[in-house]
Amino acid sequence: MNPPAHDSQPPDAPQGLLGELHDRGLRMTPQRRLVVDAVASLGHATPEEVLTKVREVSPGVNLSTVYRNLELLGELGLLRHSHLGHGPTTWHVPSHSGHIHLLCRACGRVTEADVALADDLVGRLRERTGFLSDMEHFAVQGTCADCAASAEQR
Amino acid sequence: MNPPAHDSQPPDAPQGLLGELHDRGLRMTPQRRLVVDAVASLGHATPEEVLTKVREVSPGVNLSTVYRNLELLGELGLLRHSHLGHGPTTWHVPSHSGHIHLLCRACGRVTEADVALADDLVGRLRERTGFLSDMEHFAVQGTCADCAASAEQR
DNA sequence: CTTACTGCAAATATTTTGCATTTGG
DNA sequence: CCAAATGCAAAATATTTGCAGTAAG
Repeated sequence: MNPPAHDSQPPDAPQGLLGELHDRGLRMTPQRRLVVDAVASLGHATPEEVLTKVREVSPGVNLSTVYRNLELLGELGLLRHSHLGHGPTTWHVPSHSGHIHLLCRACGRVTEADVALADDLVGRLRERTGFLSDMEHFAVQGTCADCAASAEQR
Repeated sequence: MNPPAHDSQPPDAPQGLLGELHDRGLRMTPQRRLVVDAVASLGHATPEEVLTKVREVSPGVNLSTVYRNLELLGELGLLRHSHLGHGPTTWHVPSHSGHIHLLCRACGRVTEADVALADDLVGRLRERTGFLSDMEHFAVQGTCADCAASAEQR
């Protein structure tokens, strides 16, 4: 009778972390906590950036540990990741969600837009194909206002 | 009031290929033509798949040549690519466009939906942020109808 | 104690680059 | 001719995996 728990999390659940881990026979290690904290404080972060942050506190931590923890925490729904382009995956906490990423193909900058702007698309996709969309996972590519302006006067 | 001429190509332009190349002092090599042909016949193809197809005709062709040609033909607008998930980039001819890719996070399958379903989103993004979206470049992640159904009965 | 977890090194996957040689126009 | 393009090998980038030792509960 537990809710499917896959579209809205409590905005903040510090003890949910241990609960989720315990339920699966997993452990709370210093490295695991540091990875969560790093992602939470960085907002969006690549594995490499997470490692750098983690090593400020604990220099011995290995990159593969970061990858393994990001992966695992992602499976547990405690972290999420997005693909913002050619570069590496970026990770964030679910509470940092709520926006689509807009990647400009010209200048490469990533901006954010309210995910509610996609409600129409998400609704149509669900109606027509039954597909339940997560608009936050992939960026939308295009041309930002600035780059469109400079392209126009060419 | 002229359309910026960067969103719709003539559906098929075989001599446009040579024209585009000549205009930039570029050449039509056998490899280059084979890459275009391979992408056209494969629909969606990764660089590796393109290489395989190309080597059916010309076994000596190198993977880096494929990459270089995909990149260049992409810049010329003669090919397009999409990012469909963790795997490699996939390439297609512009005439094969017109759809959003829907990537199921559960089963990994990619389905297609009419890009017009995103007109509302594209319009809102343009109005609010000036961002000109290309919905075809990145997939939309989510859960397909089949996987949503099996998840529900868990 | 048990086994999940870690660090380390090596492997894998994808893409890019330097350079000597070939070739299209 | 000669700059564009290719093939080859090596590097760069992003991620995964095997394994022996460490540590959480």
